[in-house]
Amino acid sequence: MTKQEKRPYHHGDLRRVVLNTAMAMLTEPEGVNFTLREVARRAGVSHAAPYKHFADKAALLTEMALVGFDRLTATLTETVQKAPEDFASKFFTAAAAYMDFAKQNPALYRLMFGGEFGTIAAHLDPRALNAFDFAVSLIEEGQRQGKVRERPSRGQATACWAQIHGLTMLELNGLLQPEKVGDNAIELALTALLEGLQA
Amino acid sequence: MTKQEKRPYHHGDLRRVVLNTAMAMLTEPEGVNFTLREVARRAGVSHAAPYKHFADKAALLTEMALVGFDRLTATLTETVQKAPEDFASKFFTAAAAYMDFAKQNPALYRLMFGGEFGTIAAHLDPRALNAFDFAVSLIEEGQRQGKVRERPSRGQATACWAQIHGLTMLELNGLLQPEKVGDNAIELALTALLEGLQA
DNA sequence: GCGGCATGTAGACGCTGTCAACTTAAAGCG
DNA sequence: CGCTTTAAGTTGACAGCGTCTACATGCCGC
Repeated sequence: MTKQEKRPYHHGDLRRVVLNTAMAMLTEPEGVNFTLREVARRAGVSHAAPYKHFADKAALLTEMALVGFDRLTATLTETVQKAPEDFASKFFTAAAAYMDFAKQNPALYRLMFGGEFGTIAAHLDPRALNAFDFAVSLIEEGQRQGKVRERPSRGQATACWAQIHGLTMLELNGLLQPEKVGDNAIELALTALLEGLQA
Repeated sequence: MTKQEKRPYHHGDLRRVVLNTAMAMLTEPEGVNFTLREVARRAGVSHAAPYKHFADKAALLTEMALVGFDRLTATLTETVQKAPEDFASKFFTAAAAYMDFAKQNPALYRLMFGGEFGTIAAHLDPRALNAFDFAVSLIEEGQRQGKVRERPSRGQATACWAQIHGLTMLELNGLLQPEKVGDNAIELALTALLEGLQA
């Protein structure tokens, strides 16, 4: 019996287990109503055990949102590294990766931006702003290449983020159906913004 | 199967009263936890009475979201009518009105786009798509004036909607603070898109 | 004037988030 | 090495929620 000497307490490291269980529950087909007691049940502990690690439900949700931001930033950074050098390619690649992340974790994405109680607090956390910083540096790189207009980079980055976030939300809510919005709506929308950014 | 809403019945026309009460509750300072029983309490009826008019909580929320879309479309149409004729002015005016609506009814706006249970169904309702149609016709008018590039109007409209919706969401979540995003971020973002749309 | 049916009420059920009191076992101290 | 402190987990309770069923009420068309 190998004991975990790194985790010096009672049963196991419940905090991590609870967090992982909760994250996994979000990945399931939507509609599962997310309940603290169900998390505890699946983690195999009593219904009040999570309270030893999270002040309340909102605290758990906030932490989950932050994990989501970490993952999103990681995915973006990683994906863009493999993209061609020119700005336009990076722009489209990042946008695709972003929307793909949201489509594969819709509940998580909604939690991150949905404005549930604790989530707003999460947005002020540095971990949540890494994704924005990523956009800023992408813009600035484009400016150095002479591909992006010389305007305040954070304003341009805001434009990108808003556009992609908006598209993502509309998509998640099922609004971007071809019969309503035409074919290639996403591509067209991204192109429109891109041309507004370009020098 | 005919609903008789205006005709006098038992107490009053509860459906409307419940709906109004619920809408009013959303306008209050955020944080009020929205509960069916509380709505009934404020409407002065028993806790189960609303079930005679709404199948469940989601149905009420859906109806509320639809009312929100009606109001939003009305506000946009009305505001833009008073704006100068040129496309850019209308674009900025509409954007400002849109964001103003959201800022003055944050909870309602979040309900409309938040993806709560019944809300997704609401998006497929024609009433919810009027706002999009409004954007489309604005774009087409701009194209007729030769101010907007000749591309599929619904794609361009999608770009507008996504951008403004994205900005609105970021704003509501408190992300557009000058120290993070720079000054005039909203204006800069809108300008970037506008230039991508223009011919 | 009467009976049906839409409208509203009362009460119950199982579930939830949260708290307080209790138990357990690892850690720290002499 | 034993004793105490105390963090980690359990149990049981409470109020409040959404929703269902059974019952009461009174407006309608006949």
